[in-house]
Amino acid sequence: MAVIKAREAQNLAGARHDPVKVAVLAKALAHPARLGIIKMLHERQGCIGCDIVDRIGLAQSTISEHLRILKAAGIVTGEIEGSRVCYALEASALAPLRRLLSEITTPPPG
Amino acid sequence: MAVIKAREAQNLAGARHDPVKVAVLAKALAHPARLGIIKMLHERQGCIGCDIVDRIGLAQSTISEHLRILKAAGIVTGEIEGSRVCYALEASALAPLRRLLSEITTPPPG
DNA sequence: ATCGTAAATCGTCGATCCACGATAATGAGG
DNA sequence: CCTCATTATCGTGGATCGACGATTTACGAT
Repeated sequence: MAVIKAREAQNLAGARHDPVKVAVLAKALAHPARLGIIKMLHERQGCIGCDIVDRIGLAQSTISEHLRILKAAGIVTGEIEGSRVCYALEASALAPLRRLLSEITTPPPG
Repeated sequence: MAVIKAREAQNLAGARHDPVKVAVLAKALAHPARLGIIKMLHERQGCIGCDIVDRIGLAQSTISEHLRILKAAGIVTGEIEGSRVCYALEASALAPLRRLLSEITTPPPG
């Protein structure tokens, strides 16, 4: 009774996968430009902002906004390097979404 | 010249992962209510619409709209059963998103 | 035919998104 | 100091989203 498995503890904690958190992650991926940024950050694993602007082909302010969304979701980090910022992918942030996907791919636990 | 490998054909077709398709899938997941529907369809693997309305607690028209979005993304199917519709999860539709996620989790290819 | 239930669609409202240009803010370098 | 380059923020316009109630459509049952 006192012994609770980690899985169950997570259930009791409220949400096995917090739907809001997963939704935020999914929404961050829900735009082609942001997927392009992610892909770019995956290839070269650190990236100056203005290079992203050049590559994606949207206005600087638009890219900045997309980067803000990705950073807010934790998917991208930005480290200041002098007057520029080096953006990098934080793939581990996607774990909740990945967990959800593998769960609903797996047959139901009954 | 005439012989094209599947991988290359995919590349030529537009994108290794079509960003628009992945974005559509991600957007379909980008709402807590839709995640709730998906979770419900995963547990019981076939589900009448009005049960979903009861469970999620939004208006019938709202649930209908969420179901429409999920169906449009191919994540959910709806089979007519008399005057009701049995909704089911089509987990395989999420493959492109799952591919993207496993790719950007993996270290870059080079 | 009539009633009741289930589902989809319509119209509307406010909120959010997406893109842009313009304008700060910050730092490097002359 | 001033200038240039890089990034963030502001303001705006148009599109889309999310929720709802009302209505419509379709089917089963009485």
